[in-house]
Amino acid sequence: MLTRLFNEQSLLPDVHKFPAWVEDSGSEDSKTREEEQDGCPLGEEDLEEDVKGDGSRAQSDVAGEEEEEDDEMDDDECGDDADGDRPRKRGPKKRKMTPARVERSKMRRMKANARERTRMHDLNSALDNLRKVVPCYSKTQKLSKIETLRLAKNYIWALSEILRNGKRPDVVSYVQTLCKGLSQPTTNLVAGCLHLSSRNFLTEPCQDGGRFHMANPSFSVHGYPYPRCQPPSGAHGLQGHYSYEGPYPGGGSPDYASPDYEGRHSPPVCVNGNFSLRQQPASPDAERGYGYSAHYAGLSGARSSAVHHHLAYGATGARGGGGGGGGGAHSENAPPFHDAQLRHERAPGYDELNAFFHN
DNA sequence: TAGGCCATCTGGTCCT
DNA sequence: AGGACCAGATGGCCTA
Repeated sequence: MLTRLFNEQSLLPDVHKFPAWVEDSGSEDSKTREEEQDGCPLGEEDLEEDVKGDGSRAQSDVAGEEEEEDDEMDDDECGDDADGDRPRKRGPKKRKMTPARVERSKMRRMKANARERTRMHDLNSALDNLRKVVPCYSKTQKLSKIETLRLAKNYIWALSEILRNGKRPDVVSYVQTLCKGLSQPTTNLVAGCLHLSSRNFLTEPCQDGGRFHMANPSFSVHGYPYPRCQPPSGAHGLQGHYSYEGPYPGGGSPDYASPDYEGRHSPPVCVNGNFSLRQQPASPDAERGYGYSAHYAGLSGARSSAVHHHLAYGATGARGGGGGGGGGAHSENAPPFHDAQLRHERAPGYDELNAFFHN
């Protein structure tokens, strides 16, 4: 049924082949049209309308009855509807589309387009900022928009649960929470970031009353996995052991006080037994790939196996802090989401969470 | 090559 | 009237 509907829709006229100011889609849509779609178009746009538009409009124009604009328009709006008993449309009379009006209409449309572009760019900038504060940020393998939102939602939920329960969940349940509803590729990505095979939490029915058992008893959870890492190459594979005993970037580590630490974009729940707090640019490629403040020295290539787990909250970049948003290769046009914000204007619960992981 | 993702254009609607 | 927001349509790019 739906397929049929879609198929039928695909047969509809391609309204986008014509600029907005020359098109007049079906009669149903015309009820609130602005004056540029009035019933007495002039100039070349009229020809376009005739070419594309509904038959009644074309007939009306061809008949050369444009001057009786209002009456004609009302009739036209009825389209093929044969009943002429419909009450006339009220409201301001529609005016002719003089060339000047057409020009104005074009300008309005262009301005609206520009605004819409800006709006979408801002939205994308916000999404980029969101990507940086959810687990598994990778500049080279960006999460899609929808996956970013899903992961963010899961992440918020997971953190809320931590705060609510006041105890540290196991890694697998954390990952399971993070990956709820995510696509398989994103799940693999998250798993890779956590050095955890997606199989461990996707295929094992380890849920028990809302809690998850450790899928792998060899986990050593001394911290909490907050990944800010590039998924290791072959991330889908499960590496031998999982020791989440890494330092907690949220505080305490002397490295964070060092000038090299440029701040992070991510929340503090970061654990990884292997990562380094100091920036360790592993290769020029990696440098290129992460050309802004908080990033991973992790590698994108297969050669990264030895170092791909290393987190680097280092200062690459010259864009200290400000790079949150538009650092390096990024061309975000919105004001950057400053690291300072993340460091000093932490979300509610940050300190509790921080203290929690340091107890 | 199909499908996913994305940017852009566009018209409609609501609000100020 | 104009701007913000939204959703549909479309075409380009990328990847499996």
